Amino acid sequence: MLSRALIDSLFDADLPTVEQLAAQYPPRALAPGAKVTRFAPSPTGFVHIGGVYVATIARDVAHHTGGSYFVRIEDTDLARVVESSGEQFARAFSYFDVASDESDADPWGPYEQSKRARIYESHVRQLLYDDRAFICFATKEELAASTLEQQAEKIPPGYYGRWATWRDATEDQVVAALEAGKPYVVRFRAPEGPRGRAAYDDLIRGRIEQDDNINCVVILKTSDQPPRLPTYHLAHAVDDHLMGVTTVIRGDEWIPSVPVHHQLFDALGFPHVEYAHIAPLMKTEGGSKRKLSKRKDPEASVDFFIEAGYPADAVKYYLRGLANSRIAELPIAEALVAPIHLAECGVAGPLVDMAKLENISRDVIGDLTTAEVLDAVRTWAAAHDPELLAVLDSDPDLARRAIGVERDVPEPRKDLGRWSTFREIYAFFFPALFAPVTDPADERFAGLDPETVRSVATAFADAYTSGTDRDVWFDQVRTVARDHGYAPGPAEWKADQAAYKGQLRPIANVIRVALTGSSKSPDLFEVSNALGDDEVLRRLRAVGG
RNA sequence: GGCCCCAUCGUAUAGUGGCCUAGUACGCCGCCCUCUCACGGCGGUAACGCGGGUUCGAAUCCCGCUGGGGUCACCA
Repeated sequence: MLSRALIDSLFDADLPTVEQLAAQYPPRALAPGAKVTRFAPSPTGFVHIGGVYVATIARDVAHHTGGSYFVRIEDTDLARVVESSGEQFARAFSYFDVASDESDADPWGPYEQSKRARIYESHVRQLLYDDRAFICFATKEELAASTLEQQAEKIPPGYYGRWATWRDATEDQVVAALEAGKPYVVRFRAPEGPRGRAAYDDLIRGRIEQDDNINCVVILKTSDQPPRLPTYHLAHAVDDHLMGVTTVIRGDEWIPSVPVHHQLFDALGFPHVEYAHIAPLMKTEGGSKRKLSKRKDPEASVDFFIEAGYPADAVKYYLRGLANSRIAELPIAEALVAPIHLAECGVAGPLVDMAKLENISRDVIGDLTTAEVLDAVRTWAAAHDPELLAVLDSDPDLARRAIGVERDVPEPRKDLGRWSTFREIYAFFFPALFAPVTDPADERFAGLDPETVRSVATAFADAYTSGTDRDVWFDQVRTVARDHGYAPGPAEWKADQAAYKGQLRPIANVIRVALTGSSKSPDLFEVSNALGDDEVLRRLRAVGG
């Protein structure tokens, strides 16, 4: 056991004591059953969609129990911190509605771990006083050699037993190493003796039993470059206790660390927190499943969803449904506010199903009004397609008419699943984005002879009148068809095929292609009304001459 | 390798010993509607990983196997 003087020489003299800190962070006044949860991302790049998934669950649990939810940035690995993360985080949190309830103005802050360095140091010092931690000068090479030996002996790798070389070092040995200027870390003193078993009750999985921890994990990183920051294990215990977290909701990769965390809480004199370990979002690769990876999978990034323009509600609905399948059966408005119950969370990692998301997204967009869609498209385009925004804003009335086609009706057209597809689906409405079809031999006319194509377009244009009735409008197409020897409708065609040169279909297709540039389009009557007479005629004449 | 978690249609799941000849949603296929494509309606395809138990009875409970995932860092 090291002397108090030696321990004190390692820390700032005016470091607060753990008692002072405890007084500074009083317990929260919580109603019975209220849970305090947090989302603790690492700012090492983009936010992972799995992070948003866990955050959604954490926030919901806090809110529906009348507690509080906060975001704490885990930036203890300075080398890996990506500067732009802050901005990206803010965007993602607000888009997906998982922004923190709390801020540095609240008494439990600060909410960035790099700003809490002294808090951790104070607790490390206390652990050293209590002989629940020790100074370790082992080098990377020595550690690697131990691991090799352990592998050869087929026993668990780690810093324990006879490999815990600094665990029982004398004060003289420590002083000598210190004077030699060797860098050190602080390690937790894990229980010795025969390895026991540890158990706890997970809020999602129930009782989990495993081997207890015997590894003297590092709790404070190397002394060779300030600031001295803690590892996750120590930061978790100190922060979640001091910040009043009741329920830690995190990825299930943490399950094997629970015994260490319990030992740390105990050594620190903190009551345990509840744990809920969430199964990770997966994807398939070559027939097998794996965790969605930040590095390999573009769709792991929340920016992927934002750039593709999936409405936030669609993503939230999908994620909530993944968390609690009961919620997936609910209409969206209810699903967005239905409480997520931890006990109902799945235990196996779900595959993210983009087809399902797309379908949800179509429904969500289908329920939007014309004004809402225009607003959302403009917002998306402002960030991701400035040219589209300019086109929309150059003729707002046209934009409204175009978006309004087959919308604001009981069974709206659901052809829009994400804002990034707006351009290809709606481009033909906008003269700036549309190249009129001029060649009557164009392949889009599906083989109809050019003379007939030209004649149909001209005849239709010559007699064209817009109107307010769909059937009256379409009768103009039937008339042109009949005049050209084609059936005016499927019924006539079926009744007497010999009387006609062909069906109505290719004739209608001439008008459709002329107006929209495609043989697939929304209702032609509505399209022509949105376009306006001048534009309709301009497009017909382009083909008809 | 040690330890942990998991296992129902292609996907997400319902199912907590009889209501299961296994339900729902997405996908896929077909039909209807129809000027095209969608939408919508109707119908269909398709699953309890394997082997042992327990029980009158098992998708449901137990054991083993197999398979998948995770973890054993001064990353979180």
